[in-house]
Amino acid sequence: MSRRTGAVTMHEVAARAGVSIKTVSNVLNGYQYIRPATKEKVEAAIADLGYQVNITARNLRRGRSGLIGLAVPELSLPYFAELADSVIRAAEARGVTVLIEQTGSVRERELEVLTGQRRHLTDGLIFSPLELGPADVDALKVEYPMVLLGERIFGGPADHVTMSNVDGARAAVQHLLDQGRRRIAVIGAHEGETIGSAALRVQGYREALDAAGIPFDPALVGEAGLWHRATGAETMHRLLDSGVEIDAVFGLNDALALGALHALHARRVDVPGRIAVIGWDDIEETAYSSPTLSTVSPGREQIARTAVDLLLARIDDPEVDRPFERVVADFTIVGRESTLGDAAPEVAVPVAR
Amino acid sequence: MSRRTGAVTMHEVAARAGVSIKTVSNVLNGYQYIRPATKEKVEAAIADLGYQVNITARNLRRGRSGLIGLAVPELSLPYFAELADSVIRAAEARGVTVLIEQTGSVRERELEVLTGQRRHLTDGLIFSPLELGPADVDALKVEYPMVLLGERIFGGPADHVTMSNVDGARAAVQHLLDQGRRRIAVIGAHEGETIGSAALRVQGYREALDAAGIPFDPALVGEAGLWHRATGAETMHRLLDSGVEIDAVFGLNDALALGALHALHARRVDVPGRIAVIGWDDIEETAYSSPTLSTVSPGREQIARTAVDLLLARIDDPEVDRPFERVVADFTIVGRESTLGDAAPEVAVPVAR
DNA sequence: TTGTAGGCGTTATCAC
DNA sequence: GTGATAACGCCTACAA
Repeated sequence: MSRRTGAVTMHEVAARAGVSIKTVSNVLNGYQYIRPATKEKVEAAIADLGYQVNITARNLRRGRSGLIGLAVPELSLPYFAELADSVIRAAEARGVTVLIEQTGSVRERELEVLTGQRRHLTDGLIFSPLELGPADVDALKVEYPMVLLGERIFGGPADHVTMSNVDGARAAVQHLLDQGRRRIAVIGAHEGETIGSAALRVQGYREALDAAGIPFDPALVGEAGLWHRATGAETMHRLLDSGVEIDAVFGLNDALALGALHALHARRVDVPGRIAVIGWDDIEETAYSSPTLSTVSPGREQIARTAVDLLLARIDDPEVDRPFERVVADFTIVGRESTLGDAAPEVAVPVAR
Repeated sequence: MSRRTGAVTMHEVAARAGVSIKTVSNVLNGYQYIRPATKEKVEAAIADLGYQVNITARNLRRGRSGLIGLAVPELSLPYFAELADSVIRAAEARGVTVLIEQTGSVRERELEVLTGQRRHLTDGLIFSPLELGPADVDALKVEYPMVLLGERIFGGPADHVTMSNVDGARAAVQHLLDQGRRRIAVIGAHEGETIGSAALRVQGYREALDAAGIPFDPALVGEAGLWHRATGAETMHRLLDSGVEIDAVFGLNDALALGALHALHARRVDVPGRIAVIGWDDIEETAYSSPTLSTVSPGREQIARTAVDLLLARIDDPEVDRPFERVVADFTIVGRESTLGDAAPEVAVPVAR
């Protein structure tokens, strides 16, 4: 708040301009009916004194802060860093500021985010949980505007923006099938889970295989709890060590796929010559890896914009109780070297759903 | 602020506990001299009503927000995302919250950050400018606590945490020399600039060559204004096209080096067989690129922690006018495949300054 | 078109 | 130990 001693207040501006404090307030808030002369006097005083409104006082009075929360697992995960970037820009375009909170994918911290003190500081929350699930739906019944991101909770008590998981996965696998691949491994599955991105993308994977008449082989499913590069590499090594025949890999996110690329490179396996690889997220890194990584581009910008719009709609009129919306973002298959080979120009294929 | 109607206030808690509002406040703020029985009554009332303090009101009264600003170019640049992560954690450990602002490396926005409305919302600012320079030193004379990061402004009117640019660069180049490299290109130079990371790191580069008795060859200096992967790749291509003999590349940051790796891969140049590459920043990606990237680890955690500590010291007693401090972070050379070859175990070499 | 009064929810001051 | 009461700086009624 930078309450340096003697920060100028409206009173001083009013005194200097020879008007009342209310008039100053009116000028500041663009009130229509002010005599031009008065307005000028006030503006001159504001300029002279270098006055700036005290936002905290305004917030207290207005019951609004102009701040929205964005809770993500970690900024050091590139997808979330890029998402945060997009959300900040979208929010800025709408005149609000974003307060980022990291949950570290820790259940307790995800719950804390919902009820913590910071909720008093923000007008609403965009929340991307990675641990909460349908069982926590009660914890999500909060009194403030919230938009959920991700695929952990469906039909929850909030607006919800989600990726096109099943369709995107199906398209990704179809892209591999189109290159003649038949032994397609998947990395990042969560055994026993029936919710979340992992389950949905694996479902899309299976649907694509089914449609192609290829039997599902559990030996091709690589579990990986955390979707980091390290786990992607480990899982890739494990699959290769298992001796199962593989001619393609579907990483359920880019970090996993990049980890897999790393492992394949370490073992001198030609990509895509022997094994093709596709990821998910279209983080910037995928355009520069060696080889460049084909991926599913999940509509990050659209997700950010939609989330901000939905949230602000609720903030702007909290009385209306509109039914909760669910928005599914558009996706694109981005074909790069890791599936198309060296000569591959980058091609983005929008896929109709 | 989630001013949902009927949020519980201290008055209600006081009424319920049968005490005065001040007593509730005392309990909340850990005031020592309270009769245990009174304290219990109040705590029970708080629990019953699910009361939470209104931070905005507290902030207004206290003249503090518990928020500090962190202004960086972009979160989509991995180094800054990882830095933000570290700063958020360091701040959390000290009980304060971080408000991130993106300047997009735009001069006007960097100036705006210094004077904008958000400064009323934060108790201080950690600022990493990329465009401002010594000429802007007046704009940096702000009334609130600030810590500068980076190498744009030295001797400015603020505490300053910086990387060990010259020494780190010298060590990086020495690392290449140790591998027998003699034709070392540098990518990311800023022609004509005498301040900033580029100039300092190029200076270290030249010092290392001098010490090794290798003449400086301007043909080996690749200009690149923006330090992104794309510009790194372009510059690498340009250098290769120029026909100059090169057996190693020093990317002034990891993004440039990764872009260079990308270009080298595209042209089927063996790394490090024919050209060794080293970067700067030690972003997570460098441990997973193909080949893995050797780099200078600039002490990100230490930088974040130090910056937060310095800032909070100023915030905690604003009256004291301590001279401005300058802290130079420790660095480490991390040797990976891009300089040491395939068998390379990852080795981190702390370098004494 | 402008001014006055009052309160947003808390904390600080100072009696009691 | 605890309780009135007055700010913190602004905005909304309402009055003028």
